[in-house]
Amino acid sequence: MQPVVPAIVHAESTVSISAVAAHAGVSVATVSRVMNEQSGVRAPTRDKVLASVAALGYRMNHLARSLRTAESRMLLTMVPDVGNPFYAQIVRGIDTVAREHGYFVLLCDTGADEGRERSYFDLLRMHRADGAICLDPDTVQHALSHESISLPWVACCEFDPGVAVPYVGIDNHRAASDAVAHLLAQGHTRIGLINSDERYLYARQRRQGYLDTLAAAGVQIQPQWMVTVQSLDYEAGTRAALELMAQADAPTAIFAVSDTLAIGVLSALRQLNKRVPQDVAVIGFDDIAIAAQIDPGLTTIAQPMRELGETAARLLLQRLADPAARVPGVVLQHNLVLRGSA
Amino acid sequence: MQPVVPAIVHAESTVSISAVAAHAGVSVATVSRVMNEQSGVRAPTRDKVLASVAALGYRMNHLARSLRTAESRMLLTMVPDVGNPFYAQIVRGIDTVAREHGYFVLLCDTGADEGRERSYFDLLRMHRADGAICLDPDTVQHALSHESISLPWVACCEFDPGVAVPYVGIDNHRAASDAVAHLLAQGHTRIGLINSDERYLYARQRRQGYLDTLAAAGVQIQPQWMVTVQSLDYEAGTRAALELMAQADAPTAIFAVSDTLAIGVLSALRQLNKRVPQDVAVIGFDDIAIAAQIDPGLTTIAQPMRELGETAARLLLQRLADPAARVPGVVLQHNLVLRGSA
DNA sequence: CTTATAAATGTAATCGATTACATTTATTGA
DNA sequence: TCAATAAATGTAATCGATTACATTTATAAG
Repeated sequence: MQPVVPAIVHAESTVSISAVAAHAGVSVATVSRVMNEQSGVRAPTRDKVLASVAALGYRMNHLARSLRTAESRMLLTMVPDVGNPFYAQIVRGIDTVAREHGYFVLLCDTGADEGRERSYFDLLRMHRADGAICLDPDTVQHALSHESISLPWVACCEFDPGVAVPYVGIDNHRAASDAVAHLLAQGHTRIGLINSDERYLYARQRRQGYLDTLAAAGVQIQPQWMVTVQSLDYEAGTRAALELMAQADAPTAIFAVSDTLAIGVLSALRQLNKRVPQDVAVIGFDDIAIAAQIDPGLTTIAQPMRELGETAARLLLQRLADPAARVPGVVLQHNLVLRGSA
Repeated sequence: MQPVVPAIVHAESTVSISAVAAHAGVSVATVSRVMNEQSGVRAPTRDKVLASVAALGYRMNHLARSLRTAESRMLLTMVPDVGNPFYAQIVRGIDTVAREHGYFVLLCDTGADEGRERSYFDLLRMHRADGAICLDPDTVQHALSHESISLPWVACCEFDPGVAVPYVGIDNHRAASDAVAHLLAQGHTRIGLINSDERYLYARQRRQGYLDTLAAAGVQIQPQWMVTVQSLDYEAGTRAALELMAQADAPTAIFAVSDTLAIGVLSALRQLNKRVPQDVAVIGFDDIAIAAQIDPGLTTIAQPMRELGETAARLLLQRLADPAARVPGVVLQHNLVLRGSA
C-alpha cells in the first residue's frame, strides 16, 4: 500500500570511509584526502572516489573526525533566557559569524542557574564544543572561574572584571547616565529605577550610573524609588511600576533597565490612568524591535545586539585560533533613541 | 604578579580514561563501568576509581563514547527564525523535555531556507545529532523528504501530509475559522486577511479557514482584502495594513495570522488615526507574551507553544527509542483569547 | 579444606576517521 | 632505456571510549 523508499536510502546511514574505499578500489587514506580536499591525489583517482561517495551516499562521520582531530566545530552559547528578544538577537549575531567559519551553535538556556551553567561547561571538557560564549550574570561566571579559567570561552555583555577572560559589552554606567540625564533635562527630578537582579554586572553598573548622575545633578536620592525585580518579563515590570506608583510621593519618570520591563511599566501606568509621557515618562534599555511598535513609542538606550553577538563569536574564534594571544575586552557604543515615552 | 591557577587545572583537558585507570591501578574497563554506574564493581574498587577521577579532574570524552555507541545525545532543532517569540517559546518546550532525558538541543536558524535546512540535516547523517525537530515550511520539508525519510525526525507546527513523519500541530483551519467567526459575530463583514508566505502549510490552511467561514456566512469574498507578506516582523504587518486600508472600500476588521503582524497592524492603524476596535477590529494568532501588554490588548488565537515543543520532543524521543513504532500525529487545542482589539 | 559457582576484573577488538611513514608508480633527464 | 627523483597511494597507529569474552578472585556448599 505505502509506496515507500528504496532500500538503498536506508543503507546511507552506515556507509563508512572504508566502504567507500572498497567501492572505489583505493585505500581509506586516499578517500580521506579527497574528502578533505588535500593535494596529492590524481584527478582520475579523485573522480573514482567522488563517484563512489555519490553512489553510496557517503557522509563523513563527524564524531570520528572530531575524536581524531580533537575539535568538534561547535560553539556553546549559554544565555539566561532564550525567550528574551534581546538575547535572541545576540544569538543571531553569534550564529551568523559561527556559520561563516564553519561552526555550529549549541544553544543552552541556563536560566542564569549556576548548576546548569556548570553542567553545560562540561560540554567543553568533554570535547563536545570547542569554545563557549557566556551571557550569564558575572556572579555566575565568577563562581565557575576557578575551574574554567583555562577553558576557551568569552563573556558577552556580562563579565567579571576579576576573571581574565575576553569580553564584549557596552559601557553600562555611561548608558544609564545618558538615560537619567535625558530625564533630568526634561525637568524630572523624581526618577524611579527598575533594576534587575544585581547578580548581573550590568544591573550594578546601571544603578551606579543612575546614582552618580542624580548626585552630580544635586538631586536627592530616594531609596524607595529603586526597585529590583527577579525576572525580565513584562509582568515583572508591571508589578514593579505599581509598587513604585503606589507611594505617596511617586516618581514622575521611570528608568527600567530592560525594554521588556519598560513595556510592563507602560501597562501598569495605563492601568492607573496615567498618561505617558505627560504624567510619567518612561525610558527603557536595549531597543528591541517591539519598542518602536507600541504606543507611545518607547524611548530607550539601544544596544547593538547583533554586533555584540558577532563580536563575541569573533573573539572566541580568535582565541581558538591562537590560544596564547591576549584577546582584549571590547566596548561597543550604545545610543539613546528618542521616541514618545520620554 | 598575576596569582593564577595551579598547573593541574590545565592538565584537566587531557586526562583520558586510561590515565584514570593507571592512576587507580585498574583497567579501563573497570573505570568505564564505574563511570556508567554499572553493577559488578566492588565498593572499594569503585571508591578507588572515583578518587582518581576526582584527583585528576577526569571528564569523559563524549566524542569517543558517541563514536562507539553511535549516539550523540543531541537533538537538532530547525526553526525559521529564532528571533520570533513564537518559536522561542516552542524551543523552550523542546529544551525542557530534552534536558529531562539527558539530551542537548542543537538549535539552528534556517531562515526557512532549503539549502540551510539540507546542510543541517547532514548533522543527522554525520551522527552529530540523534534526531531532529523541524519547524520549517512544509514545502521545505517536502523538498527534502526523499533523502531524509529514513532519518529520525519529527515535524512541529508544519508538516507535509504526504510525508510519513510524526508531527504535532494545531487545527489551523478551525482556528482561523474561529477567528473569522468571532469577527462576523461582531457584525463585521468586510474582513481583511494578512497571511504569511504560502509555503507554510499553516498559511494555506488558515486562508482556507478564512474563506470557508466567510462563504458559509454568505459573505462576498474580496480578493483585494487578502494580502500576503514575506516575513513575520512587525514592519511587514504595518506595510500590509497600510496597503489594505488604502483601498476605497477598506475592511473594518483584519485577521493577521501572527501576533507580530497584528501588532504591526495596530501601528499602522494608529498612524492612520483609526480607532481599534471601533473603526477597525484586529485579531492575531499565537498569543505571544506581548499580546497582553499592548493597548488595546490583542485578541488572538492562542497556541499552546510550550506544549507544542514538549510534544515534539517527546515524539522524537519515542521514535528514537523505538524506530519501528508507528508514531501518530497529534493535534493540540487552540483557543480564542478575547482582549480589546476585537 | 576442596571444589563448584558466582562475582569482579582484565584483555583486546571495535567504532570511523586522520596522518606519519612506507611503499609503489610516474616523471624526468642523460 | 634506465636510474634518480618526485608524486601518488597504501599501511597501520592513533584518538578515547564501550563491551564481548577471558581470566582471576571471592563466596558457598560439601
